[in-house]
Amino acid sequence: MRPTGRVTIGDVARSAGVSVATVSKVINDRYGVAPETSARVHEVIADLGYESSIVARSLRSRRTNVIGILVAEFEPFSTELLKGISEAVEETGYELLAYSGGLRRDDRIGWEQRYLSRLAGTLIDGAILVTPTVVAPDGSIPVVAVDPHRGPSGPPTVDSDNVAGARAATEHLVALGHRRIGFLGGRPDLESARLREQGYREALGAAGIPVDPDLLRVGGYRADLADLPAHELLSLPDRPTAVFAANDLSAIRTMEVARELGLRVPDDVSVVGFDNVPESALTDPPLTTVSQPIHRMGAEALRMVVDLVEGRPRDAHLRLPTSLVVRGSTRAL
Amino acid sequence: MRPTGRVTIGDVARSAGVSVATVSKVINDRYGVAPETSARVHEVIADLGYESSIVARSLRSRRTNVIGILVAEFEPFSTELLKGISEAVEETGYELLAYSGGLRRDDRIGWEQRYLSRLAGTLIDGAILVTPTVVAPDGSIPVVAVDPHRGPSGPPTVDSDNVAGARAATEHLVALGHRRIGFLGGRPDLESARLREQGYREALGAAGIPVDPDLLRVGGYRADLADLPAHELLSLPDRPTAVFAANDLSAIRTMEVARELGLRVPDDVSVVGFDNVPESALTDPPLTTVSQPIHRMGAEALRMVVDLVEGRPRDAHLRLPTSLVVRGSTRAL
DNA sequence: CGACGTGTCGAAAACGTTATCGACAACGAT
DNA sequence: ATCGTTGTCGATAACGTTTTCGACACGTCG
Repeated sequence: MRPTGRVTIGDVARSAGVSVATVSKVINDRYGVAPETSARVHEVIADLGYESSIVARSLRSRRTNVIGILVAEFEPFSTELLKGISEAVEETGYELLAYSGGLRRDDRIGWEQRYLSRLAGTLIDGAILVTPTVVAPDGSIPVVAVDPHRGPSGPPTVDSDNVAGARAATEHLVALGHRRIGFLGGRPDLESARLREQGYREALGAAGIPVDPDLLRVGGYRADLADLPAHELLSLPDRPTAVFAANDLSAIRTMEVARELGLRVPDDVSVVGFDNVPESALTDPPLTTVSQPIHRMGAEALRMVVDLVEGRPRDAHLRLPTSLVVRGSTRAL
Repeated sequence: MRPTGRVTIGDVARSAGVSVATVSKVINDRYGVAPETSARVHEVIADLGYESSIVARSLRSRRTNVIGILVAEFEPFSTELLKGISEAVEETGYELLAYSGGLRRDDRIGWEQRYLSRLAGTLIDGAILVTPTVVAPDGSIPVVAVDPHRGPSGPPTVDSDNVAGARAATEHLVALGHRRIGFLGGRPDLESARLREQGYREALGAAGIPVDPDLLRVGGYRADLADLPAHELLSLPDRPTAVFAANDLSAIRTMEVARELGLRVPDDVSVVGFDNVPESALTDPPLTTVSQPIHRMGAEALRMVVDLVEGRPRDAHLRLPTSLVVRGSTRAL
């Protein structure tokens, strides 16, 4: 009489000769069960290797002690964040559940709402949304957004100083003597992409270099979406001598495209990225990039959401500093 | 009458003037509902932004279309694997749920059993266990183990050729003229750690170099656990001129320890790692290491578990090749 | 005109757990 | 003796779904 291998609380109850209710009390050590009974039940639990089903438990009671990380895809930025979150969770007693649906290309928008409705209220007590495009936290559970679509407004937020980082990257190229500097943008629906472009423009403006619209291309923070604009940029009649890509994945692809076109990096074209994911050091030459403190961002986001879950008020927004990491993909003109 | 923000199937039913059962049928488009009714329900669903709760759904029905990745901790190896899995999942229509409890130091053993009982049967249709220590897949759901505690036996498995990789690493050091080569081991309960030590021994044997037990230390694949043995190794009166660490995290810590002790890498001591996680290229100098095809391992593990879930038979074990990546942390004696 | 299929729907049970509340016994105080 | 108190336990109702099955209203066929 056990179709599935699962051992339920009912099995334990039967085997221990008590009711399901009593077993439940023992597990959550609620008041009102005799020490001997408790001992016996514990014994049976160990014997049968019973472990309560998160699903059933969370369906019934609101608290689950699980924090959800909702992410469109496990790419380098998300996974770096995950590492930071994972480090920070150890002290808290919470568990982590990173969720990613198999998204089709077209419904990459609004996924955070769907995931949230699917998991919130049941299964998770709070959520960290990574690069969400829609805000509208419908109040069901506490939510912290990392790198959200519209800067610090709406839900609590952790991000980094995108403008300053982008400015530093562009100034670095300017200081190397570059004047035709291409910009390969990020996801247009993300605030960070907008801010990085802003930093780029500011730096050019400060250096007295006019912005050539022809050198502005829009990517999408993903390698495949960076491919075409990178090609366009590097095939221009009056080719830019440097490209600032809005994130590392785009920058890495840009370097690949350059090689395909017979261009050497950094001799023929300099490339700068943004994020400083570990992969950026693996390239040949290693990528010059803007470092975001991704681990810290994850850790802070976790602390934030835990505080909110436990009813402690928090400052709504946290912005961490960025810094330029000069490696081998840039060179003086 | 909505204490939580959650909109349930009941709300939809009421709002559409039909029964819950009908709504359920519409959602899962079962046969037996009039087109007009279906249209009306769909409208209400869109209106209210309803999304069915995974928890409740999976509690009732066996299938969830979710694959679980069970991991003790999100460290570089797991997250690289996750990327590979994530890439492979897109074609399949499954969703991913990476789960990691906040494990205390002491109960790092047997976690896979507990996680499995907690999630299996409900919530996930199949699971990928990353570096599990205990086998015993109690038949509840299909399970694939990556880098398991006891090589290819028991549950289906994906791993890489640890012996050949370790031999290549050690031979590389031997070829550079090193004869006193330390070995900083991995988690003793993992087959991969045993095999990497075996490869080390084989290479030394083939080169006619006796194995000095004093140069064999046991770590645990984690930076903190590598700290002490690395110190011991590098503080030996007759210090080894090279260290082969059983994974990159240990190797990276070994380089840090060397620096603390005033030793230069690779001038005073060469260091080789294992895994080739992206972080290994970030170090100064960049780490020479054995490359495992981690992304491919993840992708293959996913395909394997999906096949098993859908009832297609699979070869039980898959072993992928390794290769040496020579970077800057090794030098001729 | 009765029998029977067909299409459409809802009532109700089930999944595994937790929470509430009443039942019951034992016991000390009045 | 009676009454309340305390300690222990179990029935039972939820939680939000899916699934089974029967009810009902039509047509259609003999």
